[in-house]
Amino acid sequence: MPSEIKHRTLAAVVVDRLRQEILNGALPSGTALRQDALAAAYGVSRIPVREALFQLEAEGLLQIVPHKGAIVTTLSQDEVNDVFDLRVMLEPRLFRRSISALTAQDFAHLEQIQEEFAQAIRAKDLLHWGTLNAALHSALYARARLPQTAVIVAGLLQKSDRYTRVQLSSPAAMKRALREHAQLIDLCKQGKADAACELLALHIETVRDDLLKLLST
Amino acid sequence: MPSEIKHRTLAAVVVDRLRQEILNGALPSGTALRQDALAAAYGVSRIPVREALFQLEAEGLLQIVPHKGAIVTTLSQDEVNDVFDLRVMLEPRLFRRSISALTAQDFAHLEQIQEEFAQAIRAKDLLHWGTLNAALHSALYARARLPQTAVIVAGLLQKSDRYTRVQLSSPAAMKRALREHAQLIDLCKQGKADAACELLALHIETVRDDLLKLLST
DNA sequence: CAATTGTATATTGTATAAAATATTAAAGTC
DNA sequence: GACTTTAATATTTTATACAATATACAATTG
Repeated sequence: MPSEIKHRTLAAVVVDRLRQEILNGALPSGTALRQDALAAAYGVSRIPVREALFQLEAEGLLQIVPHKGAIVTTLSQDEVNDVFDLRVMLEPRLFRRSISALTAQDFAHLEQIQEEFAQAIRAKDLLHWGTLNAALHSALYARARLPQTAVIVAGLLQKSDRYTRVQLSSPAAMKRALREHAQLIDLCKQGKADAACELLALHIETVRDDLLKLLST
Repeated sequence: MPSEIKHRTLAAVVVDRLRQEILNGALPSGTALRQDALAAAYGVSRIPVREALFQLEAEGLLQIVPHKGAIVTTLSQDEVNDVFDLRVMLEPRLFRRSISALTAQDFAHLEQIQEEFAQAIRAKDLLHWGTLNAALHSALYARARLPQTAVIVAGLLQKSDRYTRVQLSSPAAMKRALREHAQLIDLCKQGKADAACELLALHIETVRDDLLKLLST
């Protein structure tokens, strides 16, 4: 098969680049985005920029006020709590429906993500930590066949990523996550669904507690 | 106070009108939307139409394929199940956090919606049933202070609306919903949070079962 | 001097037109 | 006759240009 030719639209490219910059923290909360500046920066006209802004607003990363402009949304502590509570409720549900249907190929994919995860830790590459974390969680739920829940959880993972990337980047936390992910995969392979779901809930709560500890200080 | 002057943008107007037509069933699942046709129909250029399409895609009402076009999404039975399961999980959580903080003003608002609800039934106005239903549920959760959950549930209510409006419009079901809503409000006023949440879960499951019964035949 | 109104500037919103891409149908080749 | 290739058409995507709106600040009025 020939290598996948990416013939994406400019608006989609701008969406990805802008999202990356927001998640990175390159565009911190509260930043005002001006359309012509973005257009000049990306070398496109304002039309694809506008369409990108609308999509990112729907993702919750921006707030657009008509005739005023777009600003990067701010993150409140209440929202952190809410996001993680939702994850604790929804992710085990996805996981349980997915576990029994995971294939050898799925496990290979999971191992591959784990490998990248370990490399990122060794290289102290904080930037990709959240992306890999979200990818691994999503891969665990790949066979759940709950499309609505999957979309919602993907959004929650992205939001979590944004919180953790800003506040939490300790190597200890990353290593613990790596270890717990490995345990989750092992329990999957052994078919121990109950134990796996329980550990998953605990895993999410652990990250939340770390984060809240940092936010409160 | 002077009457609120709505100075909304054309894109926002198109979003509302298109959403209305999709929820109504005027644009049934699978319909292909062409930009110039929509622009002509609404008397605007294609730019605000495009921006509206992007927003509606984010709401899950459309699927946009680059360079091909937008089509109204189709509703699978799996998705119905998923949406209602999510509602059963999330709405009681919102409700519980909201109940104790509901004000007299909130109750007045609820009664007003109930009144409109009853009028819609008498007038056999099926078109507004779903909107009123969503409005009443949202009003029950007005004081929950869980912003992320609130956004998600609002989306789920809209999706439910879309399913029920197409399939389910029996006067009997509408009257039962009216009665159960009244019971929910009563239990709120009496401060019986546990009983209210239990009834809410049952209420949602009842609607789901009615819907699934119709879909399976 | 305080408050308000008017004007200039910057920014967003929309229309029109040009470029890129996909679809369709016809023509040619094996 | 079945399959590619190629031109014609339709539709989407993007750029440019114009209109509408908001913001900042000066001018005016009481």
